[in-house]
Amino acid sequence: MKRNILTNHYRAGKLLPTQEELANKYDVSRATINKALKLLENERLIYSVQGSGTFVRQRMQENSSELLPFDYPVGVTYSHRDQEIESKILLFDISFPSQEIKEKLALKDDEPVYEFKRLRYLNGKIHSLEHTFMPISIVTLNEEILKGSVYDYLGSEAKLKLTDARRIVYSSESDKEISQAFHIKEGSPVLVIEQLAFDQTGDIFEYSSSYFPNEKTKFVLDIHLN
Amino acid sequence: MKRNILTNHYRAGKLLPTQEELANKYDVSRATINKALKLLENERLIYSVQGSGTFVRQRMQENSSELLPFDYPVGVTYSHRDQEIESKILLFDISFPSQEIKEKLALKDDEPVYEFKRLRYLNGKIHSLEHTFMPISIVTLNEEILKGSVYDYLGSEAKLKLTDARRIVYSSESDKEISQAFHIKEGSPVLVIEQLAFDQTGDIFEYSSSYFPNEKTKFVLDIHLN
DNA sequence: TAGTGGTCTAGACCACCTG
DNA sequence: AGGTGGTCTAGACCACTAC
Repeated sequence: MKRNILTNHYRAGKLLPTQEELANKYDVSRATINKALKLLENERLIYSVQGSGTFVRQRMQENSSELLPFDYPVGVTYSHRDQEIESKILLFDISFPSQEIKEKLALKDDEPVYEFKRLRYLNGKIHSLEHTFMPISIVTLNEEILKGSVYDYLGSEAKLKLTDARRIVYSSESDKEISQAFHIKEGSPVLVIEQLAFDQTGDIFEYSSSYFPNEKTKFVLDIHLN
Repeated sequence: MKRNILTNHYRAGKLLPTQEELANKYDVSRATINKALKLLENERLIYSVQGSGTFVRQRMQENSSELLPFDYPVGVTYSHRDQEIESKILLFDISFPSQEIKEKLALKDDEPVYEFKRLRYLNGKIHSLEHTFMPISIVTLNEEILKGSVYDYLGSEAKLKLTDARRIVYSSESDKEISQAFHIKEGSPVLVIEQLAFDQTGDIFEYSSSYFPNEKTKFVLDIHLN
């Protein structure tokens, strides 16, 4: 479908031609035009008022490149950009999970889990410290894989795709390990993001906590209500 | 449309009847069924595989009530629940904005703005400190209105509806004012959420910074990729 | 009252998955 | 090869807005 309808001709807060006219112009049915306009509406480029017409919205300012998107897990985002993620592995282990981790991962059986900690570098600079748990039934891991993107590996090897995630964000005091890793004072603020990752069928395959140094890292989210 | 298709009969990771069968059963066209299923898919209740069929997903765990939704501005959410928001007004002023605020609000002319600070209580407990800027052209405010929900007032008086927002979240050290308001030590961590609020036409009508006490407040967001 | 977008129908063709 | 979901068409009716 042509979403170039907009970017081509129309600007400012003006009205668009009626769906009927657009249908004729592009030689498709009105239902198709309607669907295309709905997509543009979801992208917040236009808005429609029943009985009035369809209008072009003010352009929302672009995201600053210093802001990280909150609705994309790290590693998903940055494999698609110029950014480069590297990892230093601080811990790599297999063990039976604690009750807490077992509940987080919604494990039924007494299944061992991978546990690993990675210090992550974005474009050569320290970015975050990540502490991850993953059931061993998902895939076989080794340290070499951890240096790259685990998600990419899961996609290629286990045909597993991250489609959903639940992220919990809060502020906390850095403990000894974190303050040393970030070269900051113990007790100074860090941002924490806990994440549960789900595959297409709705199963949990990962629980992780990521720690970000104070003030250095800001996350942005664009919200659409209704 | 009936989205009860699911909650009624079908459970677990099973297949649903074909769209054809459902169309007959509910006596609607397949296009309508398809649309309804797409809605259910957006709610993450089902997923479809072309050529195979439509499956019921594992049920995602419910949100804990202690977690605040990150994708709903405070005041939008809590007017719709049992929760009660109260405000203590710390500051209410009108002035010409600084260059920074002017840019945030994307003001073209030299228009005065409201500036106010509110200490917000959720169910009687201190919840956050909010610092807000709003152009005076939007609506006429007074302290009485600030005690309630500004968004509700905007909806009823200015026919203005918050449809979009951009939120930026990070961790910071509390300054003197914040630490006193929260009864915490100066310099201890707080969570900061900056918010730009947009109306339907895409115009910015509010810029605010909200501060939340460390560890007490956690925000949750469910992410859907693709 | 006229014109707009919102929605639904009945039918068709295609791409994809499974046997 | 057969069955599935994905998509599009042409037409219709309704709800809402503006005049």
